[in-house]
Amino acid sequence: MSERKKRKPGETREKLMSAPLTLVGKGRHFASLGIREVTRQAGVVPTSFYRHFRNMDDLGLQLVDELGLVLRRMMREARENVLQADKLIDESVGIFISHAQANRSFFLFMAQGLAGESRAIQDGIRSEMRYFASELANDLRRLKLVDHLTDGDLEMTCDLVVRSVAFSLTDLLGVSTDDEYQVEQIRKRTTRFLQLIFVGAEHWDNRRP
Amino acid sequence: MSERKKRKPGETREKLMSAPLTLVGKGRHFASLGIREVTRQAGVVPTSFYRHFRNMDDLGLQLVDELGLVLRRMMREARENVLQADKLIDESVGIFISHAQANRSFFLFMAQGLAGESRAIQDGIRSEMRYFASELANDLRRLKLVDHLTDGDLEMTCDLVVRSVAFSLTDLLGVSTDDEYQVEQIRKRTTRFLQLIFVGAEHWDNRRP
DNA sequence: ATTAAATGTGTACACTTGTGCACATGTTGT
DNA sequence: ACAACATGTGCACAAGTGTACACATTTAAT
Repeated sequence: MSERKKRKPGETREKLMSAPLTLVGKGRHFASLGIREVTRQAGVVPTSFYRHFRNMDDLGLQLVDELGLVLRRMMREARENVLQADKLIDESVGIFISHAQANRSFFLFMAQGLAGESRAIQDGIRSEMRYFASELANDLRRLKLVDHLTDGDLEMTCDLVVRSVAFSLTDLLGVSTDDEYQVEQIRKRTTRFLQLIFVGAEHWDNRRP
Repeated sequence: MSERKKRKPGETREKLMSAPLTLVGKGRHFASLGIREVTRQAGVVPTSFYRHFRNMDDLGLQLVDELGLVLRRMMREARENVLQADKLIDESVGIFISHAQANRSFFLFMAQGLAGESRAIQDGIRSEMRYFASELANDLRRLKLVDHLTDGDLEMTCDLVVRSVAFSLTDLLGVSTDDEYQVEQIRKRTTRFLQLIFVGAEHWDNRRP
């Protein structure tokens, strides 16, 4: 009687993970999604959901983990492509923008989760951002670009950088991917933000006698 | 038969406006609120909702307008209290934090709306932030604190300032109001962010030959 | 090959949801 | 005072929701 479709092991799980991303990509908010809606989008019967997740928050948390992977890929690519120090900002912003566009739904989920309804997801994303910032600090140290800053001040600077970029992200996600003019505007503005911050960092220790 | 409670004119409307704020303050996300839930919280029958709003987005938009008032009050207080230029940042951050705590739900709504589900609300909040940034630019000009910056560069700087503060907001809303230690940490960090940005602004024109 | 666990399906049920309609009650303008 | 309007109430209904249960099928372990 039951016509069970053949699936690879873990396939349903994958579908259930990407279904919310698809819906978020279509303009929905993660907090407003229900189990039924997600399973419908995944082409799976509602009860299947409970085989893999306890509730929507649980699914969200696992999405945050995947988000971590996406961010790490982005960092790696940035490290490989930044050859001269003077192009560092331009290159990095470019890479960031292309990743944000390639993984639009993922970053939408991230932006939503930052002020989302589940505290656990919020903390997860925040923690990913902190990790990102501290990796950035390591890289800058390694490249000998910021000798004159305290560890604490360097962390602080990188934190500000990451936050600024994250905010630009929400600008970027608001415009259509192929609206090249707008995207270019955002790219320029983000670049200038970072330049401003780094100019501040260069002259920072003057202020702390 | 119908036992209509006596209300002041506009009272139901007020209740319907503050009900979502109350719920948001309790940890819910605006995008996940329904008409019935809101009317229940407001102590009003569901159909009453339609006498004042077309749907939840409509209500949200009107909340954004009120948010504008809150922000303006905050700006005014900041203008009145910032006496010496060297205390400008400290004072402003302090005022910002106390307002954020006094209107917690409002600012939660704002943080949620930035990546919310209604594009109109998103744009509304974004527009409030731009206005705030440009007012800040005016003030800085008037106080003769930034003679050496282009209008465009000053706007950019203020934009970055507002964004950084807005991001700190989400930190602040994540901790309990009476966790004085955490609040103090956030205050210090935000202050340092702004100091860093302004140091950058001071030395900015060096970069643009 | 047999068993146990993991995974998928279908049905069921008690609730909640948005919203249309008719009516009651208040408020305002003439 | 009366009419026109604004606002609040109760009821109804179809649709959607989360989740429990029993059962079927696949996969893994013995």
